[in-house]
Amino acid sequence: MAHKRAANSRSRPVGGETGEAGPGEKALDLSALTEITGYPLRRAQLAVFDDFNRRFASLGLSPAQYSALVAIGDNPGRKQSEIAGALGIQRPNFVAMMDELERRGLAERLRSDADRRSHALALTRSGSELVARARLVQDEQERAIAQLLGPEGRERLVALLRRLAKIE
Amino acid sequence: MAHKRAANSRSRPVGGETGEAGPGEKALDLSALTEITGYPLRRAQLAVFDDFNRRFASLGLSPAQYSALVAIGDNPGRKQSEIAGALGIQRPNFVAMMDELERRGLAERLRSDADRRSHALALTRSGSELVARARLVQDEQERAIAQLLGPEGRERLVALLRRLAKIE
DNA sequence: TATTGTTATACTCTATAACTATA
DNA sequence: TATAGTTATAGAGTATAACAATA
Repeated sequence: MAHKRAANSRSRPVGGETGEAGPGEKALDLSALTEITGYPLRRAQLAVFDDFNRRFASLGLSPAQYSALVAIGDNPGRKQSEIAGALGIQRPNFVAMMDELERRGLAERLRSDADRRSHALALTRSGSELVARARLVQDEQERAIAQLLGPEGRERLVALLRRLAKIE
Repeated sequence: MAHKRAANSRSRPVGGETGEAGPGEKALDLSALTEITGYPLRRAQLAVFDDFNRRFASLGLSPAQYSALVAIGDNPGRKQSEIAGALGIQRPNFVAMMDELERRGLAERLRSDADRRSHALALTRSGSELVARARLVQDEQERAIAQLLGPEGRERLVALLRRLAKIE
């Protein structure tokens, strides 16, 4: 006995091929999701981060670690809570991040004389060298994205995303 | 996804935390991050999902639940593993999702006679009604995004994200 | 043997309360 | 009292192995 529910007949454009349909399987209609912003935004973010993780596997850096090292390197002497806040990371969650970066000798917490409660963050020489190499790997990802979207497509995307995220 | 933003279910324009410190604090230089794709992509995704959670709090739907209900509604009778696969959700992780949707009377698992191993998924009447209302709420978010980016900006963004996610 | 749904599990990310030491 | 860093903890989200029922 077939179980045919009355198909949802909501008007939608044709050609909504989506989802990873296996071989021999008909693709599902996900057009109602792929046409809204949130769904492709999430899928694209996961795809870009997966690609990032593959590229950075040999450097042993996650996206969060890369962003922390770059933020510290470009803003040395800032308080731990300032770096965390700028990156949108809760202060408690940034503690383990700094523990790990410090354990690997990439960043350090310097006790401030002015305010002995706070930690001024900085990269070690080793950390600076790793970030320099990491930026080159990151440049490769940007070139790959520019190849996929076109250089102006990539720039337009970044500009639109910044507006949406209200950063910068 | 945790959304414990109690006592605040009013809808607001899309946008997240900027990472800028409080008054009297100099802004950090995050230009090396905001100019690459991955960082604003992640921040924008979080901002849009936060906005989604505020808008959908009264309907009690997370982004993942909304996408599952829409996928089932537009593809009734498909196997549980097909819906999960199309959404990029691991099959084991989709079990709890279906348990919850079934518990709330929004979707149901129908035993297939052709292959008694599989579950054919469908929305209940209640689920269809909720999805219909949810689509209207989602339309409001899209209008808010179109207001922020311009209608053609929003459409361009979605097209670029789909290319990047390699969906469709 | 292979597949579907499931259970169990582990690991990450995130959010909150509360502690300590300083201010 | 307030702030910076920390600890502890709880909740999602996600990934993998393995099992029972079925093909």
